[in-house]
Parts: sequence; structure tokens; C-alpha cells
Amino acid sequence: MADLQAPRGMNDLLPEDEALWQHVIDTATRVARSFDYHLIRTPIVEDQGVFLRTVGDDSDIVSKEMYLFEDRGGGRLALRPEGTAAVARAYLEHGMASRPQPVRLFYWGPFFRYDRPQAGRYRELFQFGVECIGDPSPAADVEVIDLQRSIYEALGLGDLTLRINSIGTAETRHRYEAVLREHFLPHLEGLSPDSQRRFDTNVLRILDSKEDAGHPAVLDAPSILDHLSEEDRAHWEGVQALLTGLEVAFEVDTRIVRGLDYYAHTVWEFEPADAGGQSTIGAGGRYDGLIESLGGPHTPGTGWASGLERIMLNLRERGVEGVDASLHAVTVPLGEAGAVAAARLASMLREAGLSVRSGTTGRSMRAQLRSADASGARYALIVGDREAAEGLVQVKPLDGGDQREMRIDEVVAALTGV
RNA sequence: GUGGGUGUCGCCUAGCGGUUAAGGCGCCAGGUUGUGGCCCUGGAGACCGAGGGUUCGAAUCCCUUCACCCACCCCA
Repeated sequence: MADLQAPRGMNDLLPEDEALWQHVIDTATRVARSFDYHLIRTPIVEDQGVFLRTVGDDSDIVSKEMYLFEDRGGGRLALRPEGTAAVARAYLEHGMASRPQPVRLFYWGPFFRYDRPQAGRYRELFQFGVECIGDPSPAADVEVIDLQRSIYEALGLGDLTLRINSIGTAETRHRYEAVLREHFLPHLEGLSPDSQRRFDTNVLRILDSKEDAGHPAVLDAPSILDHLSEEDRAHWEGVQALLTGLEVAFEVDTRIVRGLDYYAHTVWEFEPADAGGQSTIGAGGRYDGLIESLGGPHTPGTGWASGLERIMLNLRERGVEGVDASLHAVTVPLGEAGAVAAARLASMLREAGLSVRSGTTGRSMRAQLRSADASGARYALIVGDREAAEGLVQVKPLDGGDQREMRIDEVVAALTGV
């Protein structure tokens, strides 16, 4: 084995994965565009402040998973750990608030989190995400959820479960956190060390603890839904009514709390029914406080991100493979004159829109035909010195059909014609 | 960050103290002169993840380290 390897938790995408990868990106892009969402690409590196100010100091992402570094000019940069804050930064920087609202954006690309790798969890991960910025209504939440669902549907993952919750506004949440602390305080001793830690850092997460899942104090914990303000409640009911109207199936799950600080109101996750470890395929939420925390005016927003590796993992589990654009032909050059004629023929066919692999010169005809057969191409185009001298080609169908000799200028028509 | 498992040719695997480290797939070349898919023959390709020990002798035992896998934490 080579002594140099890809960095831990980072993977190479190999040619055999190309078809499925491209299928996922193309499908997601197509569906997003059908909702009038458009691509935004932001740098892979951002000023650290973009994430430090928005994501939340005590979130794991900021406290221990960010790749932070200084560039040669002393700039304090971060490899982006997530997309929303970066898109919000771009929205502000480019004055998108003066475009027609809401602004509908999608993006995809690599993100980085220094975390221990595991099934479906990588240090370099790829996400596809969308953001709808500038619309405070429940309809915006439901639009992006519907878009997300449509992408999964188009990919063949229509059976994913949508679990959804409302965490109200920041004020609501703070009030609820106080209620929760009061509730858990007498039971702290009986909870796991993790939950005891969360009591201080993020009480909400105790509700989502796997270790304490069956604990009576968790089971009869007060629900955030009972602590929503009137405004929160109106939004929340609006979301549910619209989802129901669209016949989008969902489950209310009050344990969904989201790890990032900027979320408010609606939060959701899509998961396969047979949920395992790193099972969440895509998750999102409303982030009305985000742009303010970047120094901009109060601006509502909602969106989601989905892990491309997790999508691919689930597609593979269901036996879905991408379909490779099939190779039309392979040339079989023989001799020096044949090599020249074959190369000219190949470029002619490519210009006509066909995909053509050049055969390896200097190899025996038998070796070349074996290789052509293994390539999956439909035709072998044999051009030896004899053919070259007379401007001819032997067109050999690789499915066993009869070989035909034709003039070079007839080949394009013969291969594109039918 | 915590706990468990695994590392032998490109891929899958055998070997588990003394073997020229074996096989399958794949790759390359042949099975008479320019015709594939099946079959047959041959070849290339591994200092057994890396570094230290133990031993007359280690892929096989021990330690360290790195990587991968699985779970927790967290998250997409």
C-alpha cells in the first residue's frame, strides 16, 4: 500500500461511483429548479466569525469540530462546517434583501467537521441544501419541506419519515428550558452522565438522549408544544395545516431540538423507517435570528441540508445504481495508417455527439476486441492499414450482429441514424 | 472526545511460530498469419498497514502507532 493516504474521514470518489453521484446531484438540481430555486456557490473557506457568531458557542460544531486556521496574511479562517450561515453571509453581503423576497437558493458542495468518522459520518462531507430567505410564513417552511420530499421521491426515497417539531422563538425556548431544568433537577442523580452534562449545556438534548430514552423523567417531561406563545402556536398550526393540505405525511416529534442555536419555530428531519446509527438523511429548520446575528436586519429564513453520502448509502441499500451513459463505440486501430485513420474517425464521431473510446494502438486485434467487448460499447470500429488506404471501416456490432464494411463518411449516419 | 472490532497482491480470501506466502476475480500475453464474449495455458503483481520488541526462526506472539469499520457523543 502507498504510504500516503487520503486524510482521515475523507474519501475519494472513484469512476465507478460517478454515475450514482451525478444522478443524485442532477435530480436534486432539477427538482430544486422546478421550485424556482437557484444555485449559489460560496467559498469553502469563510471568516471564522461567520460560524462563531451564528452557530452557537456551545454547539459541538463550534466548540470542537471546526477546522480553524490562519492564512499567510493573518486572516482567521474556517473550513465551512455547514452551509446556512455562509449563504446568509452572502445574502447580506450582496444586498439580496432588495431583491424580490423571498430569495430562493440551493447549494451543494463539501463541508468539514473534525469528528470521529463512522458509518455515514465523515470529516469531509457533501451536502445539498436549500434556503428560502425573506418569508416569515408557515408556507415557506412547507415549501422547502415539500421540495425536500420531492427530491427524495424523485430519487426513489419516497418512504422516508418526516418528523417535525416546533421550538418556538428564542424567548419561548428560554422559558421552556427553565421549565425543563426545574423538571429534571430532582431526577438528575438518576440520569446518565451525558444528560447531566446537557443539563447545563443544552437541556433540550436530554429529551433526545438514547441512554435515557426510557427514563420516567424523560417520558413525562413537559412538552415544548404546551409552552408555545400564541404567535408560535399560530405558525406551528399553519405548518401542519399546509402539510396536511399537501398530503405530506409527517409525525410530530417533540424530541427534535436541532443542535444549532439559530433555529426557531419549525424544525424537522427525514429518516429511513429502519433508523440505525447515523440515520438522518436530511434536516432543516427555520432560522429567523440568523441574519441578525451576522449584523444584518431581522430577516426570516428557512431551509434544510441533506447529506449526499447518506443519500447514496440509502440508494445503494435499495439496490439503486446510477446508469452510466453508455459508450457507443470503441475503435480498433491496426498498423500505423490504421491508427491515424481510426483517430480521425473517433474525433468525427465525437463531434457528432457519440461517445467513443480509442483503442490502444500496438495491441493485437484479439486483445483489442476483448477489451472492446468488456467496455460495454455497442460497436467495434476496426480500422487497419487496408481500410485506411481505401477510406473504409469494419463496423462490428458487439452483440453478435453481422459485421459490415462501410466508407468512413457513412459511419456517422449508420451509428447516429438508429 | 469514549468504548469495541479489523488491517495478507488493485479487489475478495487462505495461511495463525519454520511455506519459494496459496487461491479466485481483475490485469497483461498466448492458444499459428487481422475478429470479441465461453474455455485453456502462461505472466506480472504482496517485503503480509507502519515502527519497535520476544524468539535460533514471526504474516503468525507482545507493545506502540496509523488507518478503516461499528456504537456512544454529535450531526447531514
